[in-house]
Amino acid sequence: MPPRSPTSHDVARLASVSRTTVSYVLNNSDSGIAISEATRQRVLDAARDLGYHPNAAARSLRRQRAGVVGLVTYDTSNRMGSNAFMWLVMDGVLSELGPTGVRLIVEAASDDRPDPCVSLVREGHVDGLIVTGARPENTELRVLHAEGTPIVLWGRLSGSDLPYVDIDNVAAARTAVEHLLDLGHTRVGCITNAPPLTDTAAADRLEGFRSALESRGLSFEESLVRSGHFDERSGLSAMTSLLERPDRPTAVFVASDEVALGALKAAKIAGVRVPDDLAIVGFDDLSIATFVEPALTTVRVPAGEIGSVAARVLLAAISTSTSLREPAQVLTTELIVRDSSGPPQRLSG
Amino acid sequence: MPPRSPTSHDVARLASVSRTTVSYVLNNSDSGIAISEATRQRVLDAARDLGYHPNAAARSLRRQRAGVVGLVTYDTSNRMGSNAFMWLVMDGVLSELGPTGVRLIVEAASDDRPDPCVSLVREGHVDGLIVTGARPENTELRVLHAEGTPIVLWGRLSGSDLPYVDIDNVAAARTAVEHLLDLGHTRVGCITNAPPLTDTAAADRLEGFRSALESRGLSFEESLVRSGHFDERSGLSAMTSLLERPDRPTAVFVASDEVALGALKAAKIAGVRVPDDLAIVGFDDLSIATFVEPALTTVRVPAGEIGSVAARVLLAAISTSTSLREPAQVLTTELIVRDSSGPPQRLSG
DNA sequence: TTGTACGCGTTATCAT
DNA sequence: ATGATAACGCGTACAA
Repeated sequence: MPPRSPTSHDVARLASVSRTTVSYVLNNSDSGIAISEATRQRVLDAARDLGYHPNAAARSLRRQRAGVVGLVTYDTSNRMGSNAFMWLVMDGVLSELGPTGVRLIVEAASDDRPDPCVSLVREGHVDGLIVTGARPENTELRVLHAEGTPIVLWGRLSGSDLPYVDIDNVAAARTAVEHLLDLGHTRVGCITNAPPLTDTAAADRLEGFRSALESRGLSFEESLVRSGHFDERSGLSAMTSLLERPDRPTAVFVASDEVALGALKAAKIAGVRVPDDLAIVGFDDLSIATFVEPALTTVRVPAGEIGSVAARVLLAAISTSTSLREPAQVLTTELIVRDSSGPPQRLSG
Repeated sequence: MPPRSPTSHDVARLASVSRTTVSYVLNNSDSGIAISEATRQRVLDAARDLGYHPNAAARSLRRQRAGVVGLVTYDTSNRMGSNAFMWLVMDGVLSELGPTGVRLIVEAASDDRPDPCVSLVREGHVDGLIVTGARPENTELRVLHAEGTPIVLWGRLSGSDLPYVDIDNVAAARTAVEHLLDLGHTRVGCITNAPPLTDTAAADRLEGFRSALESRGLSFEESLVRSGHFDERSGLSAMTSLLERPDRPTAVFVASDEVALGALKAAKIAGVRVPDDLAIVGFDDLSIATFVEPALTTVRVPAGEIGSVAARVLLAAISTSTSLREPAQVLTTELIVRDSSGPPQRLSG
């Protein structure tokens, strides 16, 4: 029923030239050969009239290049859907890819399926990968990279030399916690964004928390630490648990805005006022941080930029085709002080 | 450097059979032919040993099928990043696609680039499309569909017969507003999720608002309507503007949770208590709706299901290859009453 | 300046 | 039950 898409052959016939000429004209081949302006125009017109679009599969087969990159996430424990941040990153990737015409295949790894990175690359579906949520046990990534596949990680992968785009989680967390300490807090709790044992960023943020305390001569107390799981609900229960302690903290560093919103809710439920009775600092600066009450003090992470930088690095690696050891790209963060953090209320004295 | 991926030819050689046999074995060809179990196993072993993955481009060229579908959004005015809902839909799409092995190319239309739907389809990059944010002026969609390209819309496209997955926006909005009217409100405002003139869903929700009022004998007042733009900020300014009215509403229907959060903030800033002085009902039931204070009464929209149903319908259309006029899929919504809506405060008398 | 011919890796048809 | 062969559509070295 659909009258079969026109091929370069059809264009050639209509323009009364050979397929070679069509190809040269359409690809602007600068390879020494010259095409008369007249034929050039005839070819262009014919292509336009026929609505010709070169077939992607054929072109990719011939060129040995797909013109597609993959965005793969290994974050499957938590549903992707809950991760607002990921979306912003993808937005950045798309905005960088758009002008180049390179397409984006998005895939989520799953335990009951073959590793998408492997199949995407081995099948020649993509020319390179942007990978998030990679963990040390994803050894295939190293193999692919060693073979020359361009790969860029979002977030560091400890013990690998894969190129990555990231922020300095330790420093950012330290700055956030120092802000609390500067306000005069001495009992500061921490709710991670994820269990630190499974997530590099979570581990680093916890390390920043610890480091800030110790730089001020305060001791790190395990009992003031809880694990969040990327969502509000986990923040609610973690904060509730912290508030139940007799010597509860006067401030808490929550390593994710989404988790922090749950913490905020827990405080409301417990009748604990923020920031008077409890100071809260989040992490990410999602747009909602501005709009909750009180507005959330948080660490701004350039989500979109992470995506666009990752895409830029990847495209460069693909086009130079040299497995050029791109140095890590560490983007800057910024503490945004809003209303959820203030000095501790002096109850005694 | 990378030692060139093994081809079916390599597998054939290693297994001492022809490429034909390899193909039969690997594709489980049930086409009448039988392969001796011995050779079958030899082929399988060879493929495994070589780490053979069939080349996607070659397969697609030969099969005239890409094994890829596209997810295209025309929502470019507002950055995709702000649309948390879209992410949930994509999650649903991916979860449906995953087990089938069909890949997903994600793209956003842009004014300064050729329509992604056209190029994706014409280049044979995808076998079908899931499209969001389609507007009547995207006439190419109709052309593609008429030619037999499987297409599923998320959201209705007025004046077209394209298959779509949607909710009943009119009815859902009507239910939400009736909830406010049932509580005793008589002056009810409305903040749309987007300018209704450009967005079918926004227009429908506004229509539901109007319809609810009129069914109770209340008049629709243009002056109590504001337009949101998908984000919190627009909700803040819209609500502020409504609150400045001398005869301000005692309740407001906000056709998007994100916009509603801005409205909530505006109320806080203005010193207007929710729900005592102002009842608010949102739309979407994003996870954050539970965690703001007060928790937001809203309309639950099955975001993930929208995605998975769209994918399912699309896959069916692709595999039956009949341009089978799939009837529209209308998913159900549900009003979730939380704390942001209550009866009006009787100030006078 | 243009046309001819081959190959990219697969799958499907047809003999054997 | 298996193997040779053509074709999918394009890009390019080479010949004219």
